[in-house]
Amino acid sequence: MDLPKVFKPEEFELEIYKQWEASGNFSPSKDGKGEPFCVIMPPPNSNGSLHVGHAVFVTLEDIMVRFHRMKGQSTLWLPGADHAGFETQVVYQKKLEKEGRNWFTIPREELYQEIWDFTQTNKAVMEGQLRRLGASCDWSKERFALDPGIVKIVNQTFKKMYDDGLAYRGERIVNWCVKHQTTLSDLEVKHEEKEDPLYFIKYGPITLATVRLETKFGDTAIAVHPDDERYQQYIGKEVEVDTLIGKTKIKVIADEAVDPAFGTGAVKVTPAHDPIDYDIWQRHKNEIPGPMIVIDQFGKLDLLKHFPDNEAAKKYHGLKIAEARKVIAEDMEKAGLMVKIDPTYKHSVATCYKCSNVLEPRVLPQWFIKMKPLAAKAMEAVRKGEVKFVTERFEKIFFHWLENIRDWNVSRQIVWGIRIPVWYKGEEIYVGEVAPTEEGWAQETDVFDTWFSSGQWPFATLKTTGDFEKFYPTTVMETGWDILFFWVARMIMLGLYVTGEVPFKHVYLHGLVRDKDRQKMSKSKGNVIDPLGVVENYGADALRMALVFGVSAGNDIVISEDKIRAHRNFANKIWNASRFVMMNLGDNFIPGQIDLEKASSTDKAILVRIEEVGKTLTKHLDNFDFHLGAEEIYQFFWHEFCDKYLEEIKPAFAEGAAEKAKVNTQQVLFKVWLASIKYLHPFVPFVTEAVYQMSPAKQKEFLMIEDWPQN
RNA sequence: GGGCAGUUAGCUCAGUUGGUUAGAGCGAACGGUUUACAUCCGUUAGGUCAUAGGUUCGAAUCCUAUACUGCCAACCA
Repeated sequence: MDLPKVFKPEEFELEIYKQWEASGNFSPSKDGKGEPFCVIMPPPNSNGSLHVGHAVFVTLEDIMVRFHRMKGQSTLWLPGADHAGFETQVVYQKKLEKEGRNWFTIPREELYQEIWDFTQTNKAVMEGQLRRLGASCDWSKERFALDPGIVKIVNQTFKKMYDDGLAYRGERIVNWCVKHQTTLSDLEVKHEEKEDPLYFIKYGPITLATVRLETKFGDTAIAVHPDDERYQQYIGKEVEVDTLIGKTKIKVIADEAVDPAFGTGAVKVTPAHDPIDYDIWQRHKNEIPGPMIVIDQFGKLDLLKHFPDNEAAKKYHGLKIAEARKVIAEDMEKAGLMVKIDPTYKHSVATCYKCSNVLEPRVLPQWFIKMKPLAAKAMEAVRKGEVKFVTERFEKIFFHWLENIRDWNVSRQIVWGIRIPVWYKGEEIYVGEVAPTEEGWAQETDVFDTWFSSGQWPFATLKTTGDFEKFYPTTVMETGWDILFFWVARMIMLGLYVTGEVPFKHVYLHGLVRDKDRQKMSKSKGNVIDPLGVVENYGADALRMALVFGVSAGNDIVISEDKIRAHRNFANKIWNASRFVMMNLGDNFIPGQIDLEKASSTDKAILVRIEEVGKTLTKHLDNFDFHLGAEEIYQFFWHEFCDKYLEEIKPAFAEGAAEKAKVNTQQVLFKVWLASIKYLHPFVPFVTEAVYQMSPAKQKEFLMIEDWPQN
């Protein structure tokens, strides 16, 4: 036996993975013991390469999958990639900007094709990276979110929802990102605390406070609280207002939503450009005019449509919001309409979660999904225990969100995605899987929110691979808690709606990866750990072990180079201990019976311990306590098996030791060693497979398909 | 105003139905060239488990309050 003293991952990992994959053992076995086990991989976005967060899910899911596969269950881990509509659009838009090209001037089909190629390139890179991390998923069943089969199912679902009255087209005030030229769902809005001047301005006899001076031309009312004594005389009446572009009459209405304690207790109502004002108008439709759009999709004042012959309006027309606000403030000051300015007013502002620009609310026709009925079913399923969360506290968060859910805007004014399967002809609407055959129908140009299709991912993928009957509902959904609402909740709702069953029985949520100073990783901070770089330097096993060790479900994952190094050392320990074992077994060793009566007390003790450890480890893995399992086998292997047992049996292998006792100890040594590397395999698959392959007594083609020692 | 967590050794974190001297990794100190491994081995130091009450024979673990930290969700102009 001539093995190097140090384990060199790079010499083994690639080759071992190739052999595993070629062997076909990543595919589920035809006949399995017990329940089938299925994990649908959270499909990574095909717009970049893998980051350390992806390594977390690979590690956790691969541990589960390898464990259940070794237990003999028919096991499917289905990989995939997401088109990631808006996210990819943002990435690609940046790329185009760098190249000096303009997104909005490229024809739709051309752009789509370009992004398609872009995502396919990324997807191929990611597949290689997933392999590098050791993911034992079934590549033959990989799916992409825009595969025709998936798109067909997504469209069918939408049609069903339309027919059931759950999908509807509505004109509403929605979140509009001026930079990205699309609407966003409420979940994609980030509220940021900002400091802006609060202007106290005169509207005829009434003084009111506002931040958004520039929307004043779209005001259709003034609102006060019904009980506010200061304004009783005006309620229901019109007041004359100097608007800077003329004098006009505007009605004063009473609405409970107005807080008399804020500002002057009076607000201007601009239904077209403020969600609260929009709601106020909804309640007073008969009294006041509706939305009057004075800001266009690019965030510029658009006045000439409403005030075509107004010379004063020309001054403001076309100004951007920030500039308009400044100019209007100055002019109001000059006109004596400005009472005072509070320059340090703090309030929270809705911004785009990608570009942080302030969102401009707009009134647009969009497709919405009615959420209340879907949410009710999802909550019921969770209450009945059909879906269980690890850890349980996420259930509370889940309920809290679903109880307050509002309808979901699924329309996006972008190119990259599944085009909403709706056709219009005049006033008529057609919803279907494919275009109507007659002439004259034009398809909706909007595409679905990505999460509308990824929300169907578990059943959509399994239906297209033909595994639905066997593997749905799937066993576990493992993903980050940050997408609990975006994805997990939607999968439960849509899965229940379409299939009548929950998409998965367990939800395991992992946390965010942070650096050793607890900082969130970001490119700008320069503290990003590149998983592939770590794999190059320390091996995939070291990274995997570092990502589970001491990490409990739902909590953030702290990782540092020190920690990775420590587990690289552990992999090396496994390597060296195995070298030692093989050296002492010799090339001609044949596994055989252990004579328990003649066994030494040391041998007996270690046999008892490996059984206990196996039991505990199995229990932990069944309970999704991966960190406890990892620690159990780590401690046993390093500090009991290596530090103590191997040292204690050295005399038995010394020259002149009794041959019979030695033979018996060899059997014990082999048994305990083999059980250990089986137990370690889900965590550190490469080094354990490497030493198994070198073992003189390997009984199966691979360690990955060995039997989990049952107790 | 709301909801959910966290507060344990110098640092980062485990600790699953409450039970003997509270653990790990890294770091620190000291000592080891015995042929598996210096990516190693042995020994040691270090914590009133945020604070104050309560339940209990017994609490890091359950309850209440307080403080600090973090996160989520939010229609306050």
